[in-house]
Amino acid sequence: MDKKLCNSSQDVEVRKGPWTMEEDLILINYIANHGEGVWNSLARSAGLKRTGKSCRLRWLNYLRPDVRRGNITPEEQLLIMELHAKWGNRWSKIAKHLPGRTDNEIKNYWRTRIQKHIKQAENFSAQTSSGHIDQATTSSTQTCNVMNPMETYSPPYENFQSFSGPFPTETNENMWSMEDLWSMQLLNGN
DNA sequence: AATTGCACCAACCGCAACCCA
DNA sequence: CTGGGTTGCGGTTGGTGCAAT
Repeated sequence: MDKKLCNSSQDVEVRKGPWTMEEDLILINYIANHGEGVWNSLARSAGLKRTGKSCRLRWLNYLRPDVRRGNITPEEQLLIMELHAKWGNRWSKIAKHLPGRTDNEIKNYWRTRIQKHIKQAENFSAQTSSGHIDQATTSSTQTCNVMNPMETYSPPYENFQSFSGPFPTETNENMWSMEDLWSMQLLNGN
């Protein structure tokens, strides 16, 4: 998992892959004390063997206290579809209209849930196509185009209800609740 | 019970835009 | 104006868990 990137000047070790609990705590602590600042120097000053880029991503997508995870509501889903119809794959722009949601989460959600069903609907309309307008294939400029596939699709909200974020398990050391992390951070006296 | 295939998500990568000396 | 460093974005990939067989 660890990699060494040969750096002619310093030969700095750079960690990649999943973040450990210790790393998360270090990052949370450091930002709580010093604020966000310049990510590359933040990573160095905090003693993290990560790139600034990696720290930024981890913070924005996972550690930030206001980040909401899982439980995409039907309203949010509708909004995502509307905004995607308007703007296309401008995930960060879309994310700005969904408080607490990250572009990464919305992008993943779109690709794994919505896009899949649009494709299915395309295939369906292709098979039965004789008289059908291929709405889903026309460029997404109208909300209703994207809505159609969903009429035959009941989203797995039930699944979401049982998922409310990463919880600690014996099998995955990378899974713990943000409440755990933040309370640990508080216990550290900061 | 074991194996396989699929769905999901976290994190990486490359590139473009931005900032500043 | 320019070049180097940083940030932000979108696409992609690898690992994991779960359902189906």
